[in-house]
Amino acid sequence: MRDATHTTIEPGTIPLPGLLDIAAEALLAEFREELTNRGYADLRPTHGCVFRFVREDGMRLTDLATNAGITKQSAGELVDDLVKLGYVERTADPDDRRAKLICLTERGREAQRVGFGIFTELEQRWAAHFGQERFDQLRELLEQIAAEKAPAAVPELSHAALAGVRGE
Amino acid sequence: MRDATHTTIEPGTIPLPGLLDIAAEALLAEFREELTNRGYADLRPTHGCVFRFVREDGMRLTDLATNAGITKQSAGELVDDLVKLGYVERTADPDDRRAKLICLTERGREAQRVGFGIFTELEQRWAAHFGQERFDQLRELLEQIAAEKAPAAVPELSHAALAGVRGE
DNA sequence: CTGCCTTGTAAGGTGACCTGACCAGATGAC
DNA sequence: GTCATCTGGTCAGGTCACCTTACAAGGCAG
Repeated sequence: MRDATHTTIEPGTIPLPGLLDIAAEALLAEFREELTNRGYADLRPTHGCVFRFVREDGMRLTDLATNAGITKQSAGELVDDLVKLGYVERTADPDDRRAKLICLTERGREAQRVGFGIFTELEQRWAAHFGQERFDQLRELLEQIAAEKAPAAVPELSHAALAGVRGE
Repeated sequence: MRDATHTTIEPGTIPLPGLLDIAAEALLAEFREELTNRGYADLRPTHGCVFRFVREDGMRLTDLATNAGITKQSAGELVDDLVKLGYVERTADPDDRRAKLICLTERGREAQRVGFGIFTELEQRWAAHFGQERFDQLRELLEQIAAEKAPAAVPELSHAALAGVRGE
């Protein structure tokens, strides 16, 4: 079927970035379908980065942006959206009158729980379908790749960075 | 380290779509760097879908768009770009005076060879770095996922579709 | 208290798509 | 043959998820 002796990708082989994209998109599509089914059709994929990074005790826009790896203007727009939709609110920061703390509302916390729950379920479903061991190996390898190639995106390291190192 | 008994993703775990994106982006960044080093800095990532799908004997815009999974307007814009940059040309289709055949120029064919070559090299490099067997398993699983979740994107199947089935 | 550094916002731009409307040429029905 | 319909490609304009530049309001160190 496939001839591994060629020095070039044969026509018909999808380049790896393409395969990764396809898998990511498929997973995201299933995620969004579930999210819609559970009554959160108004959330767009990009809103995820707020839910993923916002802390329980509130968070400044600048920190959110740094964590998510986007500009504060972009983060601000996402937060505006989520405020309109009732998922987060901006409260005054007691320590700094320029700043506002971004906090999840009750509905926001619910959405966060549901969202993380869906990811967990989906991974379990895919693992059962494609083979638990193969799937675990996939995640493990991807985590290693992420740690080596994009350390800023890996929470453990980026929290360390926030705690003073900020190397870069 | 990681407690698999939780029913929810623990904070600190990157959802799988995110991990897939990180890997895809890292790979693409290395690809683009190599491409730039070899004198093709004027090619943008989206131009890739033309190089990936265009056939040796020329291809109609509509077919290109169908294969790439985008609208003919978008495909047309990419082709316009590549014509300006000297990688492809539009020639008259002898069988249909409405249609034009999109063909690679000599430089276009060179870029295509170089591009596929870089993907091959990169995969070999990553395989050597992360472990040949693990890497092969990664590709294998991703190919299975692609075949099941996005059959239209898999060349073998989509060529069959072009050859008459066009189911959908 | 003055000059600089942050926090957040406003305005406008870009890339990579999309939809709707359309024309020119092909094709099938009559 | 010719007329309606289908198809290949283009034009205009919209959207989404970002971006950069510029700036006001508030903090902070000398």
